[in-house]
Amino acid sequence: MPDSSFKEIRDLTLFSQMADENFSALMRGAYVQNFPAQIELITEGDPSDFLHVVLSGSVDLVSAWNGRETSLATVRPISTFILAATIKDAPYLMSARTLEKSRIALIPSQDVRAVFDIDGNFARAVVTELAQCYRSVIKAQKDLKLRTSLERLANYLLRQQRRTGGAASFVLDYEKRRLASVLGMTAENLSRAFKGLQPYGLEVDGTRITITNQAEFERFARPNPLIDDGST
Amino acid sequence: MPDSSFKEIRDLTLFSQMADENFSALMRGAYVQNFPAQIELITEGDPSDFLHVVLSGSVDLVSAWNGRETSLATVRPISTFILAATIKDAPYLMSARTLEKSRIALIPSQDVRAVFDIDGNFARAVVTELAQCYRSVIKAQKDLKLRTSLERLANYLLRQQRRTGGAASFVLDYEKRRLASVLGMTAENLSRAFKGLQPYGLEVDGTRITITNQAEFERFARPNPLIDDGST
DNA sequence: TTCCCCTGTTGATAATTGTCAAGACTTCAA
DNA sequence: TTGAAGTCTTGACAATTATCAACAGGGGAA
Repeated sequence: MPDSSFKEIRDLTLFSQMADENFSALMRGAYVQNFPAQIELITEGDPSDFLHVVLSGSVDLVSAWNGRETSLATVRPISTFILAATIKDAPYLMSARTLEKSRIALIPSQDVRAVFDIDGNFARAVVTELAQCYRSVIKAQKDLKLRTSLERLANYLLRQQRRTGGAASFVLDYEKRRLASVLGMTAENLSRAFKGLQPYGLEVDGTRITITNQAEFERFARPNPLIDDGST
Repeated sequence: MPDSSFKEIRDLTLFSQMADENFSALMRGAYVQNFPAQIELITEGDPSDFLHVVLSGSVDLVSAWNGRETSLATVRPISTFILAATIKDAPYLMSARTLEKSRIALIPSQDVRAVFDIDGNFARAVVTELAQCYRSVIKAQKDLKLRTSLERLANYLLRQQRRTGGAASFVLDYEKRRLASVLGMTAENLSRAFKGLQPYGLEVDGTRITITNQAEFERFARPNPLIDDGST
């Protein structure tokens, strides 16, 4: 594995506190690979052989049932995915698919579990990461169960606005079709939802979004830190 | 704290592998309390002062937004709840309310975090527990996003059937109004959903459920281990 | 350029789900 | 027993969301 990737991974909070020798042990069996867009990296139901780290590009986590498919999360650099499956040595619950050309590090799951058993710092870092993931999914669950699709879209836009710096005008980082899937609605419905938000101070031009009336828009969306704050 | 409660907690996988002295340290600040039904034990948004352990009775985890409320999980003995908030020292994402008269142990969160930092076995047990919780929520998310309310109910009934031993006839352990909330639908809709499942081999008499045509019912429900299996 | 493919949009319609109001049926206590 | 409060069910209706079909517009490739 090239040194640069090594360092990027080492700097992740998940790996930054562990002993040097244990990190080396992890990296010994790991390798980095470049994947083109639209490649299925893992398939739900398969045994979890590797912990994945997205170094560049982006990866969509999706699940399918009975002919339907939904997008559950998008992983962007630099972060890991399917940590829980790796730790539990259980099958993947989601499939992972590159959205664009991506550089991915693969760390053998059995090495992760072995180091996890002997390195307390690593174990604690894993806990922090998992607790974070758990709380994120709980928030997503609340978003889905407590809000209509219009409200979900409005709050998503406010979150995206904050992520991109807070300006009134910003750009979506999703293809609309995938955004619809993330928000739990159809593409057609998303298109109508964008229109439905215009009376509350929203302008849409392709992927460029402008909130023309922030106060009015927030009055409709009613963002809530216990659902919409990414950090806690 | 009475010895019996002490032992019940010690036997939880979360606490069973930790050092005696650390467990004692945890228990020193802990106490057990009896609560009547319908008492709000914690409120979402509050700081997480205690890790809770349900020793008897049952507790509903709910969340509210904009005048709506939804039930996210039910905790039954013997298990803990709001572990993630305790570990992260972050606000509760859900409120907890007793469903019936319940005996609850409260362990100060700061003690949990302190022991977590010095006891590797405990840290690893926490990881296992959190990974389990995380995967459960992911499954719930898939259930919600990929299935209609009729399908969710059908698969819930199959899960409940398995939990209660697998007989064709079994009893619901939820009040129907709460079941509706858990399944993400209204009580009225649940009532109609029960009727809608009758053509597929279901009989309902109050809280007693009978699956009269298991094959046909499963053909409709299409249960999937990656959504419906509780263990993995 | 022209064609093709893809994304996104729109309209018409259907299916699903929620809301409101009313009534049936328990349960429990006076 | 009676009444009161609760859950559950039902019907009528409205809102939300999905489905299907069609079409506009924007790249790319030949």
